[in-house]
Amino acid sequence: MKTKKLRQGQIAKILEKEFVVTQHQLQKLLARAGHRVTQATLSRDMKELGVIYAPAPHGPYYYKISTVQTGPLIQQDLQNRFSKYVVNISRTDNLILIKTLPGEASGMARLIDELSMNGIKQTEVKEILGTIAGDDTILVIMKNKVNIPKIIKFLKGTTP
Amino acid sequence: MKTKKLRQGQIAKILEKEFVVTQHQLQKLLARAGHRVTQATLSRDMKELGVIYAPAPHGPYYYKISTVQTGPLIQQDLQNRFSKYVVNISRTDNLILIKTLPGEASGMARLIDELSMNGIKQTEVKEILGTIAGDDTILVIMKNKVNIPKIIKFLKGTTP
DNA sequence: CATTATTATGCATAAATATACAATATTAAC
DNA sequence: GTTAATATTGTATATTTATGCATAATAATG
Repeated sequence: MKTKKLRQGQIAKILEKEFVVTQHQLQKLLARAGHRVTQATLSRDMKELGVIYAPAPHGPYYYKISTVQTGPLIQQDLQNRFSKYVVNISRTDNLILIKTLPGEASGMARLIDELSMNGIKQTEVKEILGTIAGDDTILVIMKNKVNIPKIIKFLKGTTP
Repeated sequence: MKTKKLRQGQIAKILEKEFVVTQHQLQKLLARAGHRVTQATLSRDMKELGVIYAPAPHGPYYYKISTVQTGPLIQQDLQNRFSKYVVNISRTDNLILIKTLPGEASGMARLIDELSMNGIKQTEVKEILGTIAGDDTILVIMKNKVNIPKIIKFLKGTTP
């Protein structure tokens, strides 16, 4: 059903430009673009599109296309890269040293950070204090050394 | 009035751990932590805290502490850094070359990108195609050269 | 202190969003 | 094609969130 995809694309486009505060407002804007649907449909579209509802500083909540991936997708991406780009993993005390192919380290580190900050229900990654990355090396600093094996398994995707 | 600050701190802490889907749920969790308030108060707190309401992939919407700054704050930050760290600005055609103090370039470039992607109602930054940064140089690529002076003014904060 | 100004909160309710269910449309299988 | 299975949407409504107004709590001022 292509109308749906088209409409959702249009919604994304609108939300990039306009300051949309309610689904009713969006409904009107959409109608102007030729898509005539009810609020109920928009409610469903929003969820599917991953649209977030965020407060403008000192302003009202408004709808906004999310640029940040949410938890599960990042995790998938990260584990995918692990299998492709990681050359070696070593550890001492509460540190994990991950050797990657050239240029991959900082991108992967960012994903790890993102996950540790935004990961929901992932107790593993909450144990990560932070990461530092060079060009082909990631240093992961843990809050506590006991959880290191669990984390390594998790990052590798052994525990899906 | 400290109870409010305390409560909001507690809210932030709860949202980091728990998957909170409604304000009622939060109300209960909060009560368990000793803060007894109505849903109305929570609604206000959420906005003040900048909590966003985001859909979990294939799951329901849930409340989530925002890690990404929203528009106006970024802009302020960026203009602040401009005044402190920018050494020189030059341009040719549709390119702007910004020379900064060592190490500042990539951070500032990220802010510019963030703004150009998430900026609401800021037509100026929408004209930015992208940025590339080294250690002390930012290259800003514009969609169109006619808007360059406007952008430069904007970044400098001359147009607040 | 007492008094005034400011901020925070609850109550009641308005406004907005999500959803169960029924009706339609779309796609797949034959 | 026809029929069965799946997906999309609207209607009506339940659920949830936001807010106007009144009150209480806190802070500022003399």
